[in-house]
Amino acid sequence: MGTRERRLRELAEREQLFLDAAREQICDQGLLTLQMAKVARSCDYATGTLYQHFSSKEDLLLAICADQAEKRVATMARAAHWEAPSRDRMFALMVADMLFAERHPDHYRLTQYVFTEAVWGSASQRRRDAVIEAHRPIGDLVTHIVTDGIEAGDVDSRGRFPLEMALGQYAMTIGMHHMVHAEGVLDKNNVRDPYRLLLCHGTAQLNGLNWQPMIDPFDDETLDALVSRICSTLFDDFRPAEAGAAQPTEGASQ
Amino acid sequence: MGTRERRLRELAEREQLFLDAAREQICDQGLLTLQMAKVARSCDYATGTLYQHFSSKEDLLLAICADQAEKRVATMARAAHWEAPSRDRMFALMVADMLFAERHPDHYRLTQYVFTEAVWGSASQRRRDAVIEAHRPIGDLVTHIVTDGIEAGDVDSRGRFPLEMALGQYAMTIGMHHMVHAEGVLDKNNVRDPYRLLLCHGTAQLNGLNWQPMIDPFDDETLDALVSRICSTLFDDFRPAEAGAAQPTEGASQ
DNA sequence: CTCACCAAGTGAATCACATTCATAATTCAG
DNA sequence: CTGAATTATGAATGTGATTCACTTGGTGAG
Repeated sequence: MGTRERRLRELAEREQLFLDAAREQICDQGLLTLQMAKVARSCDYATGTLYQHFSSKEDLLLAICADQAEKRVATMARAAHWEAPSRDRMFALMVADMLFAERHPDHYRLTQYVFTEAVWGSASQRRRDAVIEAHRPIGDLVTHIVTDGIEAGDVDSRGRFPLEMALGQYAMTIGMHHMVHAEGVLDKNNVRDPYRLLLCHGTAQLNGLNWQPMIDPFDDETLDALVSRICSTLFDDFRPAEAGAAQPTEGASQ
Repeated sequence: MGTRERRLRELAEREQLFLDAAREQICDQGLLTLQMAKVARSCDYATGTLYQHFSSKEDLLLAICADQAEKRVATMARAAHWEAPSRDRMFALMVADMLFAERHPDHYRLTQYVFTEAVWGSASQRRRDAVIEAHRPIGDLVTHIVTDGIEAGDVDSRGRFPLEMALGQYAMTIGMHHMVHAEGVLDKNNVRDPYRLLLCHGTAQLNGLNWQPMIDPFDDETLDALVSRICSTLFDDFRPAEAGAAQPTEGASQ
């Protein structure tokens, strides 16, 4: 009978309902005030029902993170599948992540929180695996670009695994997100426009890896033009980047 | 009278007592199980007394972070004050941070947690400022190295502020720490030896900034030798780096 | 169609802690 | 030495996560 299947589908639907409700509550009122009972109530379910899906509050947070990872992956996939030289695609990866971060600041804050020992450690193993699994495609995309680059002769991995070639850029991106979200830290050090700096230093890093063709990391005009091209080609449907990032000079913005 | 002064000193001492007790409890049993009452009790004070120093649990966490920052700064200062070319000192900065992270894994996990919206946001403004203030010297050290490098003609900042020149490397370091501490993430992606990769990519990044003299980021032997030299010159008193990092080949290790 | 049964849902009760505050102890100027 | 002022105390309070004894509604054998 399809009874079991229907039930399974209904369960999945309800789980999504909970996830969306919780995310909305976080967006509206912040992580601080997220309450399990409120989430359940806002979906017209009892608290206990919520706990049939998520073993704890932390478990729910990881689940939201895994759920959202799909969208993040989709954004980065555009960059990875772009018909362009490998080096431009690596650059586009950074732009994609920046745009995603701007569109979904809450996702970033949540991710940061979720990977914290205190939160990560109090979620179920199943959920942890799900989060890692949900992020795996990012690694696959990157591996793909690097492999293409090697085949095309754009870069020589000198014995490193493809993913290892990209880890520096990825670490830099993560680190910059964290600094941007650490309220006050950059301001008090007179650092402006951190995401523009990310592009600058990311470019330098690719140059240092001898990834062809080289770009002058200090040449703002060229970088801006590249960002512009990427935005209009791949992210036409995104809101124009406002604060912080390099501004596209084309029609889309302002 | 010195009465007021004595009282102030006693207050400071007690605060330190609380900080040390709390840190020890975190080291032993993890952030998860830190309880305010236990901290107070372990110092033979009542709960309320603890609250005279820290406005909340989060406030206490920030305070620990600020307190430890001093040691971290001291470690990085060795690198910054090294009698060596600016480029080597930048590199040494990464090594210093890696060593410190290895020696104090708890400090890193705590820092990561503390800069999270949920925690940062529920500490007092005073405490937040203290944390930022405690970290300021890092910025100063970096600024110093970059300025020296520019004066010596090792690097051209091309109009960027000194700190901005180093932000890429700093972001990369932070990001790598976070990945290392995100249990399971690197393993499941077959990434080994993340800190060695940090040195590789950091070197590439400095090359890309055209910071002289260049080093081949893929030349493990040269990097190892440099790490060795740094460890024996500056960090002779540190335990030899075990897992993950590039291993010194000289006498000190093993 | 009825009824015993059981998986799923419920939300009030429980529990764990952070935080507060009325009271007790201590300090200190005079 | 005394009483006002300051500080310490820890039991009481408050909040919110988590549990679990009790419903409920659907299912299928008779």
